[in-house]
Amino acid sequence: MRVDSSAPYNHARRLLDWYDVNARTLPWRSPPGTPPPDPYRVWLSEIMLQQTTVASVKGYFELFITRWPTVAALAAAEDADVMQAWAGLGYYARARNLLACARSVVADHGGRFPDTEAGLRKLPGIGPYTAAAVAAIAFGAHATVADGNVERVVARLYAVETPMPAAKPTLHALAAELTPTQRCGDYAQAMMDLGATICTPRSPDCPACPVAAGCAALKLQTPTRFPVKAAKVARPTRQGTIYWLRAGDTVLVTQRPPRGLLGGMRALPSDEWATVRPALAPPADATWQLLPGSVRHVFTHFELELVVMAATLNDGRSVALPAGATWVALAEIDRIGLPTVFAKAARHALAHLNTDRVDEKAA
DNA sequence: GAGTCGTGGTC
DNA sequence: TGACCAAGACT
Repeated sequence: MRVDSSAPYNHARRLLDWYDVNARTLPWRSPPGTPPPDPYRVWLSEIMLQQTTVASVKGYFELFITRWPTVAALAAAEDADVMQAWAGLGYYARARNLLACARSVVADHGGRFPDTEAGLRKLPGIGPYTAAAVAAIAFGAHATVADGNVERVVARLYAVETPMPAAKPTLHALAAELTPTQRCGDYAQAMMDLGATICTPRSPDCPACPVAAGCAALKLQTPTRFPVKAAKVARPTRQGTIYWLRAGDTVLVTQRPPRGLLGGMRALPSDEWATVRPALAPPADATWQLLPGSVRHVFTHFELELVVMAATLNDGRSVALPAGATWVALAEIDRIGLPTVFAKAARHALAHLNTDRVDEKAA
């Protein structure tokens, strides 16, 4: 094996030797030194892994691969089926882009993924990181992968004092210098495994690190100080109302607008979520009851406090429904792909409206 | 460049 | 318990 011997302490060689022994076994991965996996599997896993933990992704990856074994099968899937299968994984724009990308690969590229960074970068949902990762891991291209793990490892190796995210261009340039010309896919995965298992954010295991001898942050005895982070901003609280409308054994379920927060997902009827609670009309003329307590949910950039109003209709067919709204059997409410915030609201409503079922759910 | 976009786990 | 964090992309 030939690697860049000019890098500090033969960085790439040490890292690849470590990876040969310590690589994690993952459903979308082939063992070190073996032929790369199907590009479809690499791409699917990389999309799912964006800002999402390995533990969360595993089940979804197996489910998707079993249900849609090829990019052509996924491209032919119904939008609603894919969105429902993605429910709970978060960042739902990824699911929309996943379908758009699969259909573009089939329609514009003969069913095969482009094998270069530039070609992959043009596809929906594939940014700089994912393009480099698929190019390197699936096609062995000489691409530099720079995700959060790599940024942390490099920031520590060089003790970069510039705060994030301003340091990103510097860190990516340093990462490119370290990248070897051989075994690029294994190297990319080795850097991410190192960041995920050794060079972790809070308690790095420096004695076990294969490149500790070349680490400036360790030499300074302050590895966790890097990467330096900018001052954080407070997260505002927004408020809203969920409308739990029963008719017989069914409840009214709506659909979110195609873009934006929770875009395209199934939902419960709700008003706008603003910093001041708005006074909007409920979705039906009925006797509404404010349920005691509230539901709290934290998003990336705001915290949401929901109250739930409940009403029961004698005949759901007598109501003019909003566009996209449907009646869903209560027994099905947990299986229709509700984002977690709405699943919480549904549990809240059920807990206050039916004491018997509270005991069943607790059992 | 700064905001937007989910969720579950950890300490 | 709350803040932080996880294989980013898009606008």
